[in-house]
Amino acid sequence: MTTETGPRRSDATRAAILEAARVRFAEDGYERATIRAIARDADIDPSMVMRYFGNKERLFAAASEIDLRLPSAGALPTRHIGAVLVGHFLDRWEADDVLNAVLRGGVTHPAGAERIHAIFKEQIGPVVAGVCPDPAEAPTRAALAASQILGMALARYVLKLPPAVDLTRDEVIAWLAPTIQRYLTAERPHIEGA
Amino acid sequence: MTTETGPRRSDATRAAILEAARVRFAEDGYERATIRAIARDADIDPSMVMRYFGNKERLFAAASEIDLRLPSAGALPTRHIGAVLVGHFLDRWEADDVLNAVLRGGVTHPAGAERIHAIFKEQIGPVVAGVCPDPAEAPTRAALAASQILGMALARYVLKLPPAVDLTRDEVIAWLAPTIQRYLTAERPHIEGA
DNA sequence: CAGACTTGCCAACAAGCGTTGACCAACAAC
DNA sequence: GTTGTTGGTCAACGCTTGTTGGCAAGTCTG
Repeated sequence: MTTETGPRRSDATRAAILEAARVRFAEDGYERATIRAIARDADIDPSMVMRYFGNKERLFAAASEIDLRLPSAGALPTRHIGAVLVGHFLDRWEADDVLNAVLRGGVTHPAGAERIHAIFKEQIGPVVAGVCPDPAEAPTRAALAASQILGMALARYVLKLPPAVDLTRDEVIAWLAPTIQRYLTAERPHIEGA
Repeated sequence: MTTETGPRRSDATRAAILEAARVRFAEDGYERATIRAIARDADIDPSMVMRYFGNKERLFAAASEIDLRLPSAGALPTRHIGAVLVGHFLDRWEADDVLNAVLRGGVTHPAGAERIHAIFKEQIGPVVAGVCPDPAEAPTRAALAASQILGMALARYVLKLPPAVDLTRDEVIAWLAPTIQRYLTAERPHIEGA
């Protein structure tokens, strides 16, 4: 017997809190995104946030939950995986505030860094393992690709460096795709002094 | 007549505060790096921090002051500028905590982002303008290079993604150098839909 | 209608923050 | 040796934070 729970009256409030939390975490980071500010944005009392989410850390965990919806490794055109991935992440980053909340939270709070580790391992790892030549190199190659994608997100959405902000979607793809493609599929470079 | 000011007795304290501040800002970001914690690390009273630096924001400004000491554009082997730059930044990042303090502060506090904008414009811009084919493209190309270098720093020193941490200096250079080289000196890629 | 549960607001708490000003000891100048 | 300046401590301020518990409506169930 499943615990049959119909939609409650409070679901709207819950959602409003989550949405406000995402915006605040994305824009201000963990510490400056105060529960009081989030509650004000959601037009409710701060104590409601506590009732629904227990404490601030659990609120962040809920607000930064995300499924990257990466295409499965099999369904990918390996030759153009770089362009596909860059485009996919750009879209996800601009669709809502979750990725931004995760990124800023990851730099601001230890729990946020943990969350990024988990996403990296559980969602990015497998996809990369499916496309790169030697599975043993997958974590390294995934980290390289992540460094470029996170770096562009940092410059564009967090630091807002003007030239990075001004790039169009197609320009970002055209520049970054070959980089990601190489990190994931090219043969290992010659390492100086190895 | 120059204001002749000999070395004061307080210079040691000043330096201790600055050093402690850099460590804390680098490890905890702007908000969590409290003046009290910094003072405790420097083994002095919190009020001394105020006396010497006025307030927290000015302390951060002083602690995150940095000269990247980038080689001037002329003195660079254009063919290998990618490798030189990556190596240079890796060294600077690991030599002390300033760059880490700047990076984490930039994500944590508006004043930090401003500081990064300034460094980008005043120190990175000119060097890139000296090596890239069309000066008009310099800001864009500089932003692309910055995205990769900042991204690697983020993954390696802030988020501490294991595979990024485990890379040796030479491995990072071997992987990233071609990317930076291309961003700075290769001809513009074909932009889809332009 | 009576009672139980849900949704919400209000007021308050303890703790931690940046910041201030009064006070003390050592040193320098005359 | 007194006097002013410098380097430093101490205790407190006003404020904000996360968090808690009590209380008033509203809503469902019988």
